[in-house]
Amino acid sequence: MGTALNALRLLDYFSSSLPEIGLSQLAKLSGTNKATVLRHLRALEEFGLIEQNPMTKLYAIGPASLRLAALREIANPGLESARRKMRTAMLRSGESLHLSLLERDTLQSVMVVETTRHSVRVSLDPAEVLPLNATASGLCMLGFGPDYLMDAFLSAEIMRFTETTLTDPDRIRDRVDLVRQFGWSSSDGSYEEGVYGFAAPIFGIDQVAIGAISIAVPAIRATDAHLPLLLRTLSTISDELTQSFGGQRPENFPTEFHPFP
Amino acid sequence: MGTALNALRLLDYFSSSLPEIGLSQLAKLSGTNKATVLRHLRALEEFGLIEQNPMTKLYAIGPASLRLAALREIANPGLESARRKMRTAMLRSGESLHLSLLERDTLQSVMVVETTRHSVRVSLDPAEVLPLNATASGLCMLGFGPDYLMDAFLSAEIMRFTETTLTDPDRIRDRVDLVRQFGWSSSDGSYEEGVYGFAAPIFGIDQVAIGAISIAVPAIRATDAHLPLLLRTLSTISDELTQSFGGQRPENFPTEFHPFP
DNA sequence: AAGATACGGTTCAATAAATGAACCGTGTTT
DNA sequence: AAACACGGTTCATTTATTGAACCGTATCTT
Repeated sequence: MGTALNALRLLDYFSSSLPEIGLSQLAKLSGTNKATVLRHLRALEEFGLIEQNPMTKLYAIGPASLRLAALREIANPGLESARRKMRTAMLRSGESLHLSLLERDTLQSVMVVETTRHSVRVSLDPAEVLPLNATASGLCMLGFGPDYLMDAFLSAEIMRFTETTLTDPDRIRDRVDLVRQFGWSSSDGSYEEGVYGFAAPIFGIDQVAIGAISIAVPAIRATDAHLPLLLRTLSTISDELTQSFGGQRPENFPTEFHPFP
Repeated sequence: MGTALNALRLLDYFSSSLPEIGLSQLAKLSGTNKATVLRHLRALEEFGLIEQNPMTKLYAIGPASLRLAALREIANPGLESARRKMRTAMLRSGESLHLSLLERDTLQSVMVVETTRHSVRVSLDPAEVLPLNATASGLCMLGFGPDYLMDAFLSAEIMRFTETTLTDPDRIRDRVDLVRQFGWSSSDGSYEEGVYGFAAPIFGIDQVAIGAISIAVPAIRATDAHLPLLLRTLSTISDELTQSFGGQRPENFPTEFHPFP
């Protein structure tokens, strides 16, 4: 049931670390017969969502993605303006910004604005799935996203990335409670060593978070002295983005962010 | 044959002028049964390529397009750098720039950089299919694109948009010969009244054009005095973009552009 | 150099999924 | 109040999808 969906799901195996995939490899990854995979790829290719490098025979995401993204920008403007807002926030805070949006039950990274102020910076991957337990943005979504998200997350396998990754469901819940209370979340190298993150939610029209905006800071600059500026920046841009996406903050959401006690 | 493709084709009915479509309307547009359309939409929605506005029940392009576009940018960088190059070309020429890429046998508009210099400007649609006979970019593709393109184009219905649209196959062929000779093409309000276009090809690795870069000028500024600057800009950026997309110009391609006699 | 392996792609009978006419309930227009 | 159009559902009929086995070729191993 759902041939079209099965075909589309093939696209999910392409990632920033694996941007090009061969036929057999994709068949293996997806656990589907080669013939089927080939048929799906051909369909996707005809539409332009996949293209095959004629030299290497490898498949990659095709140009139709660009057209669709441009089209979405028309129906749902805000992403281009989000980039501008992120840039001013980057200039203000001096750090890299990172926008992620919730798709079903996964948090997808969609836009990165890297800092131009420091040579030691966090260089983020512009298109990946963010683990909800290990990133500041993820914790934010667990706290302010749709209710089903926490259950969906806990029912799947919880991944560990570094020493400090939160994997215990109870500790995750405690942490998320804290996030709900303060309005922002943080991560201390729990996804990648040496990368500290600070995130705040972006709300939709129903006051449920549709995504998160985060500031990524290398460990050297994750100091108490730097924090107030980061939090001010975060508070401002999360509010701006919420408005720009046509959403609204819940009434009890903190108007300014304070450091954790 | 090709359920997945049939589902994907539904996406083609979304356009900048019709960014949101209802179920029945889409069934009518696509000439398919409502039940089938609904099933396809559900599949696309589950993947995130479609999203439904819960209030209006209308369907629109979903957020997965953004993720795929970001992914493509990784496998096939150049588009973000293209935007920068287009911006400098915009500042240099003072006019709006427009990048289009060939997908199968249609020319898709993928990026627009509007001028910030003039208040009378051409405001282009960032996501549409460009007619090959009526736009400068289209004529360029006919001249320098894959061989099959001209035949494919002439075997379909030739559309007329304005008084000056070329519709006679012989006249189109003559015009394309001229384009091949000079390396650039132009359009004189043949797509939209009052909009003049100048375009040059972007070549792929096999010296066949994969797209075109065009400058759009309102009739007031389409003067002989302005033309040399436009052509210089066009020559430069088409060369830059060809390189940036990893392609190369044919040996006999003119190194600089001259006005038509 | 020979054998083994892995690759992209094809074939075709078995099978499972897609399809569309008719239908339902609801809200809007005439 | 009658007619209409909308989004969505049902279910028997039909049609396309599926996967095991296979082919030819390129690459790696012994």
